[in-house]
Amino acid sequence: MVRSLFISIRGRCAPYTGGKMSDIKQAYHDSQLYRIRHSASHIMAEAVLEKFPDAKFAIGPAIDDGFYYDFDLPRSLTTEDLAEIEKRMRGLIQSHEDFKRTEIGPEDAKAIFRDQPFKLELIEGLEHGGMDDDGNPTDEPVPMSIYSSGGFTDLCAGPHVANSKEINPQAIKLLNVAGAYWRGDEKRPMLQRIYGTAFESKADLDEYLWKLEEAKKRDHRKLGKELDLFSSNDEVGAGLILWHPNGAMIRHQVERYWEDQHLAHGYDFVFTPHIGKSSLWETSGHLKTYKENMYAPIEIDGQEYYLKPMNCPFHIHIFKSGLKSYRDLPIRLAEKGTVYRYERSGVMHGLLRVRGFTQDDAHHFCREDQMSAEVDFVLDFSLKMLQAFGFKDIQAYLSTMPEKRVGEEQRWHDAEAALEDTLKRMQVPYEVDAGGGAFYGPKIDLKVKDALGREWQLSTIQFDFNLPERFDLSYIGEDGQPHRPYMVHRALLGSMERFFGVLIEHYGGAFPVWLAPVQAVMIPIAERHNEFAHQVAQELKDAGLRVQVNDSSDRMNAKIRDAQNQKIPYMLVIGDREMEAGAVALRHRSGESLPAMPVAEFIELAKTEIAEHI
RNA sequence: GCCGGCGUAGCUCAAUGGUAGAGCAACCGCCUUGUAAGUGGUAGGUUAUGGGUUCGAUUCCCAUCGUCGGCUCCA
Repeated sequence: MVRSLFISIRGRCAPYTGGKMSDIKQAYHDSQLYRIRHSASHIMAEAVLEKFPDAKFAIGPAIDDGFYYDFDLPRSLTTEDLAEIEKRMRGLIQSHEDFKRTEIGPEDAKAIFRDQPFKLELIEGLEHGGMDDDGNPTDEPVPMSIYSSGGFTDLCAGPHVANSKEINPQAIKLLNVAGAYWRGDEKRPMLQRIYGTAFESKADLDEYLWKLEEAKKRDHRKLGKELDLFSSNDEVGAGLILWHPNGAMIRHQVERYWEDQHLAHGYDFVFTPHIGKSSLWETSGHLKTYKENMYAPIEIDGQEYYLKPMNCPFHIHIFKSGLKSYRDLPIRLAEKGTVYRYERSGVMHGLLRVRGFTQDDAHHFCREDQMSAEVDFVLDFSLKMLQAFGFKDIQAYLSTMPEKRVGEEQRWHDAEAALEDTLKRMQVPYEVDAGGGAFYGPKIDLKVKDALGREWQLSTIQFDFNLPERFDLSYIGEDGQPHRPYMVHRALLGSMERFFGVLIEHYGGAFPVWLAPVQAVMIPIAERHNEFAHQVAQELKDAGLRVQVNDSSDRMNAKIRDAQNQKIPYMLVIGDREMEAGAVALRHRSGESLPAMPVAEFIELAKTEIAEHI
């Protein structure tokens, strides 16, 4: 989906970043491409200034895939405006403007930008100190500089190109205009942001635009409609997904695999209700810390019940339901638990962000001496699960102890060490987000790269030091005394909805045979072949395959086209020759076709591909 | 929630201040076919919903709902 292509690196204009960057980000920041984009953003600002002399300028950084600039303008921009601004940018670039850097003091800066309230605010911030990648202030004051090019001067540390002739006018493109809050704060003014991109060559730009087109073709919302996988509906409500038979079949196959794997890996399945009394959510702390995401209570017999936003409190009560011995641990309780969370109306997005979803949830309870092995186990299991769905490129993010937290410090350190040791041992590439953990425990998030190289967060493995305390969990140790267990919350696929959305885009709708809702379609050439086609179909069904017969009066070509559009893996063409030989001619959706083969041989071939998840 | 765009047949899209059309799909025929659309016909719409302006609104205005691009927030 397009959104992920625009994930911004979080650096603002360079002077404000006093913090550390990863090597990749640093390399990008030092590159010519970065200069080109950052300079293109200034050129765009210049074009906007010409068009709107009263424009107020906010910030305009280079980002991963291009650049943007935020403006406060007298009116809303239209797509025509964008085209015009883009055209003007080409002209400005071709006038070969120098980018001149000047270091200045705060007073001069304030004088230059006296009519630019956002710049003045930035200057005041800089007087007190810079800002790191996450926008947190740093102590050291930062030198200020301005860059001038043509008729535009901006408060900026650069770097920029020396002259606009370094920018290829044919390799820039303005993409869209969107609203954005000043400094990302919803309490502050809403500005207009123009997104654009720039590359060194036209070919690079074209490749990028091609990738955007490709992403559009794979958009799970589009494919969901075309392949009749799922829908949502005004009357049902926003963010509530209807799984159609095709989508439900895929989900069923995913769940079957998930269940088999969990049973084989020492999990116990549980089922829990969709609502729980308010006292449950008071004990768990959700009514204190999560209430804005929960739906209004339902009153039953004078008691308030809440729709569950999480499954943990229920699983915890299952753990608590009897005295646990140290011999019982680890306990792994798993459930595909459907939860409901209030999402603000503007944030819903297809299957990726919804209001009702089913997590592939589990909670592990273990002893201190088991913690390391348990973390090893769960990470290994996560990786296997994701790899089974064709995600080979997996990146981990380790989030550690934040300032505001619950739980003993020693427990935090032990848990973080366990998580990090495991990542090292398994040789999973990871980045550390220091202080980025939830208040209740450190965590590992796993992101996968899909077929287009886009990253998606699916798995999360989180320690929880909060709920065991709140619910006073314990087990009886070897010493006969109660001990507090460690608790790990994990979701491997994340949620069935989001996972399905990612899966659709990853495969571009061409699901591997084991997941495809219809695995093979029989294509009789003429009406006299229909009966035999149905016979073969029955044989295939008996062998456990999902098969359809296209016995419509369409011509064979139309039947093939239809099957191709539905991305059905196997097309089995049946004519006189096949009927004679008791065979099927196989055409794969890739376009490859094989000469007629006996039905039994096809079944073997299909079964092999299914078993190997091809 | 906020800023901006959009909402016409199952799908993809036209059109207009004077009550709507195409292609595909559907349905009924004809054709009986060898690897991505054979062919004729029929049917299908309170133009998202509710209000307002107007002699007249699907078109203009307002609200609601949904949706798209972002911001903010997240599985």
